[in-house]
Amino acid sequence: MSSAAKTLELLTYFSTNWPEIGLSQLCKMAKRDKATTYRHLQALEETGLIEQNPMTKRYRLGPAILQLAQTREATVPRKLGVQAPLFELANATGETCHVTVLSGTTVYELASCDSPKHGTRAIIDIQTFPLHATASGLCTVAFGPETLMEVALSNLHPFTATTATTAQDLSATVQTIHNTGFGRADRSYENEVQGLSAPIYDQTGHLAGAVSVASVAARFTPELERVIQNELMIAARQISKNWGGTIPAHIEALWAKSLTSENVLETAS
Amino acid sequence: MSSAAKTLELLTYFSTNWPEIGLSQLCKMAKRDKATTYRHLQALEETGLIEQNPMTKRYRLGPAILQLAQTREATVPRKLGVQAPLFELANATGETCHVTVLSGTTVYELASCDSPKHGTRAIIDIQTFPLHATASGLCTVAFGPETLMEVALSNLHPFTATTATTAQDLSATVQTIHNTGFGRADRSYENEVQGLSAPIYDQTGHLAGAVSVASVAARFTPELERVIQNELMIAARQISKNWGGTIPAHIEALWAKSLTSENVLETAS
DNA sequence: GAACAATGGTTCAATATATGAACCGACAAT
DNA sequence: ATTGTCGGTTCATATATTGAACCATTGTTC
Repeated sequence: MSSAAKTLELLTYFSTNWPEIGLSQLCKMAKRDKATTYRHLQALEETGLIEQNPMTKRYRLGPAILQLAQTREATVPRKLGVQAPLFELANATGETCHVTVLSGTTVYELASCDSPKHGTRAIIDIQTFPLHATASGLCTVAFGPETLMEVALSNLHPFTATTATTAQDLSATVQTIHNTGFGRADRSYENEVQGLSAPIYDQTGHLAGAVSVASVAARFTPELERVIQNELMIAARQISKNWGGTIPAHIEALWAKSLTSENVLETAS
Repeated sequence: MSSAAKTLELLTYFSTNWPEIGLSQLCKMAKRDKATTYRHLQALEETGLIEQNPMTKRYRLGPAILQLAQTREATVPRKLGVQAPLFELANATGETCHVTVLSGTTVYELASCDSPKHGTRAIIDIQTFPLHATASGLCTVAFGPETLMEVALSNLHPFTATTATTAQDLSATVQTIHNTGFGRADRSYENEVQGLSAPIYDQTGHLAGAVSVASVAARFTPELERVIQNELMIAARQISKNWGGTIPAHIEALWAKSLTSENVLETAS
């Protein structure tokens, strides 16, 4: 391991849970010598990647990070961070996949990817997703800003027989999503389409969008659902990472619970 | 220079103007050996601080940057408290405004805001501000830690005819700032730019940064200067408040004196 | 208030690691 | 076919990294 790599590795110990780390503490975490770690920290400090809190003498991430982030954001448009995971998702599930972004109170399509696996595909060709009827929309309502619920309620257009058309229906649907961590639309937008989605987070720590799989309802089975959920988790994590965020712990917990409870059901049957 | 420092230094070559850099190109810029630079880039890539564009084979800033930035902003919310006052400042003065932060002995740009008022604008595209030549830098030297003066003296690069290039010059310039409470750079960094700045404080009670207005020298008048000083005071107070600090009484006193003495001059004339 | 155990920071001999000239294969232009 | 790039690799040389021991402060314990 090169000296540079060791130095850079130190950065990974800083997190929102542990934003400031003292020299000795960091030595323990990285299992390195104090002198070595100290010199590494100095190199990082020279570049402004970390700085020392003058009060506590502990180290924290520095201002240069923000400049680099600005450049990164300008350099790499968000779309680019979505392509690869979306492609993977489409291949792994054999279904059509989407990534949507939330802007204001509207859910826009950002990117989509078809899988060549099946002859029949769910083809969704819209630019904005109805909040109350699509998996992406519902997922966004469930985990996005509070105000979205009102907006959703203001337009409960009945696309299909199962579209939520009352405040109670919508509330119940969103509640389920809150409990499972996955957005879900059971033929509620198009009759033959079963949607599943997972939230995406960015560097602000707020919900930034959703990644979703639109499955042809006729071939939707519990097994496929489990596969899709699994792949959605992977995709959501990866896209969130590419966007500079992470899946919040409470969502991860929901997912873990969803999966284990399903495993229990499966082994029980 | 340590290997780690050399590695980290590579990051500074990436900017919005030059977001992707090839290996050979980067070697020329950094004046280093190709093999060395290549290994350094690999170390950076392992950590995700840079990534290689698979199409062009060139390197660009990586996704890990965004996550670090998220943590940094969560740890030390600086950008958050800056946007609104900076926008106000740009609108009120009609000039390009900056906020810089001091980390160690370096003055970093944190945010900038252009005013659409004039066709000509002062465009400053640097990541670190020279201590001896810019209003922000001088203001930071004047009100920051003592040691900054030595650092400033160690690099008196003559940007323009009016740049302070001797210890006496610099000392006199800083003395003026000590007396007025405003950083000032009369075309000392760029020929057509007149800079004014005010110090910012955080919860530690020490100087944390500076807010500055870069005015096009051709339209700089005593009236505009008074307007800018007034708006700078407002912005500096607000940003300091947002950062958990307050402008120290002695600075406020200087400002009060500056303004009244100018008023006296004005009424006398 | 003396002893103790943390902390951040420094030194210097031993040695593990970084270095760069030369080289390779691929590609583009002349 | 030649030449000049490019990104990437090799290996002997030597330079920069390492860590045990040390120091100075600070805060805690008895």
